[in-house]
Amino acid sequence: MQLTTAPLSMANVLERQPDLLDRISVLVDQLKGCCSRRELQSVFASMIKISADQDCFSMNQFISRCSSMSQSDLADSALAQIEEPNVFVYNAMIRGSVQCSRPLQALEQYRSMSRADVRPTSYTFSSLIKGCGLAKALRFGESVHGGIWKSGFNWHVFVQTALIEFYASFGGVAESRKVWDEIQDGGRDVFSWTTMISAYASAGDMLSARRLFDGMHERNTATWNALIDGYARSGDSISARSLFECMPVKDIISWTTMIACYTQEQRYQEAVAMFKGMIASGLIPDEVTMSTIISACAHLGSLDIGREIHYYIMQNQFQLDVFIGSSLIDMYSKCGSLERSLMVFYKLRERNLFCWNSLIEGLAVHGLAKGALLMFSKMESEKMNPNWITFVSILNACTHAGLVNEGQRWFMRMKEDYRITPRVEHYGCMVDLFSRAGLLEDALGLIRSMEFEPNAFIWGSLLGGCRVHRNLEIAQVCGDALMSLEPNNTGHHMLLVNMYAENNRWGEVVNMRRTMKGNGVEKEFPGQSWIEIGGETCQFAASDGNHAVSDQLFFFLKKLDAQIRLSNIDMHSICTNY
DNA sequence: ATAGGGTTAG
Repeated sequence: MQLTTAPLSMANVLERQPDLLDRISVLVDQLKGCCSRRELQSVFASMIKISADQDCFSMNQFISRCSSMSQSDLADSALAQIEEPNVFVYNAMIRGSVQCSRPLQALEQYRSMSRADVRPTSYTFSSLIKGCGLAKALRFGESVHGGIWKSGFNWHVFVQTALIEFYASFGGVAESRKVWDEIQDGGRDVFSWTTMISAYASAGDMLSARRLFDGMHERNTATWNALIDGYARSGDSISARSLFECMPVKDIISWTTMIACYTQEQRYQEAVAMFKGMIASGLIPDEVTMSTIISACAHLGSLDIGREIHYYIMQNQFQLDVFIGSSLIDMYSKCGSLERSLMVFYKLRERNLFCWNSLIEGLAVHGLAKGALLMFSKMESEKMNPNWITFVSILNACTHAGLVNEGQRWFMRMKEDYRITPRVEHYGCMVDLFSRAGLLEDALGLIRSMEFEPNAFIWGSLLGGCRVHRNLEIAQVCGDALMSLEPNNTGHHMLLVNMYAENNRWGEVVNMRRTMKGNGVEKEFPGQSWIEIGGETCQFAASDGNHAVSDQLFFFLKKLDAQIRLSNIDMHSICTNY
């Protein structure tokens, strides 16, 4: 039996509800003030009550609001409800899916739009092309470009701008430039200029990017930021900085770009200085800024600065998203506080691969191999697929715990079960694993079996193993390789010299010292490092007895050691109880 | 009623 009534046409509804348009505008206003899923659902219920769920204007507004609040499933159910969605509804859906990082869904919606014979507009194509870029759908995007030509929207600057970005994301700047050249005179606005500059920057062609930038008559902050980011990514922090200094108005993106620039160049102190400068200038950082600066703190290993930043995050009510979450997990474990690292992990509402990898790496470097492996299996049971970085940590965990067989098994499983081709990093882990366990022949055999050239890390691992397990023969092989790979690395050479000395091979000792002198390599202050106490950075070195802080440091290390020993026990129970 | 610029794990 058919229970549903025939669809009410808007004309019918208007007849029965003369004040419908007023009611709709009230609901649309309410929609703009919605801050939660519940509020959205309640407005939707009201819309159904007055039959506005068949009004495309209302539904367009509703869908757009849902998408901007990342509630794409509500948008989906709204679309399903509409008997005859018009082009505005489809446009809102496609744009929303792209906004919510569901590009494949956008392509699907475009297909059903075509099936329903709804003709696309320039709005449709600009969103759809963006979706093709996100979905890495080059062929589909190209065919859409064909359709764009046929329908004449290739003269629309919004569509052209989307196409410039689309081709650039596949490395085809030449194609991007072709589209840009086609933009009619007077049609080029600051958006398309900026997009073309970004296209050149992402291709590493900073000369062309700069030429465009210099030829612009009207620039805005985004244009400056795009160029700064281009220099930053190409490793030219000098140009990035000088542009940053002379730009007329700096916003949070300008500052964040500079912080990321210094972080990438491993100049973490300067990154922190930039962050402080940003705060001092009165700007309020957002989640993106915070995850960048946390990463810089992680590499600094400074728990004091790190906790200061975390306190700042909690005080200013930043969302604990996957970016901030994974960088905090990493920061705490690198700064020595696995407890805090785990606490952040448990607090996260959503966890992506970065979060899991940060945690597993943290457990691995703290020597908690069982914890790392346990978390790996938890990760799998939550249907999160590991990648090659996960396996670097897993193999490292095995190495630190001396689990040779376990490590070999995981190396095999990685290749066979997970179809991950081993990288030089994985071989490095395995060589390290064998070397530390004294299986020096196996390590050498593995190096010889590799299809690519072993790097200095790999030879260095084996050399370290040779030193511990007293194998001068293989040590010499490593030494030769390292001499040509890193002739200026004193550490490696001194290790070999010491081994010769231990074996009373004084002739070789003299020879090596002579070669090192000839290379201009002098032995530096041994075992230099630095630590931060009370916000101050103290440099120190091995056997640095005269240093003002050495007593304090020694005491601190003793305390730290005791704490680590104690917390190791807790860690295992925390992991097992997860 | 659209669109451009910055983010995390090794």
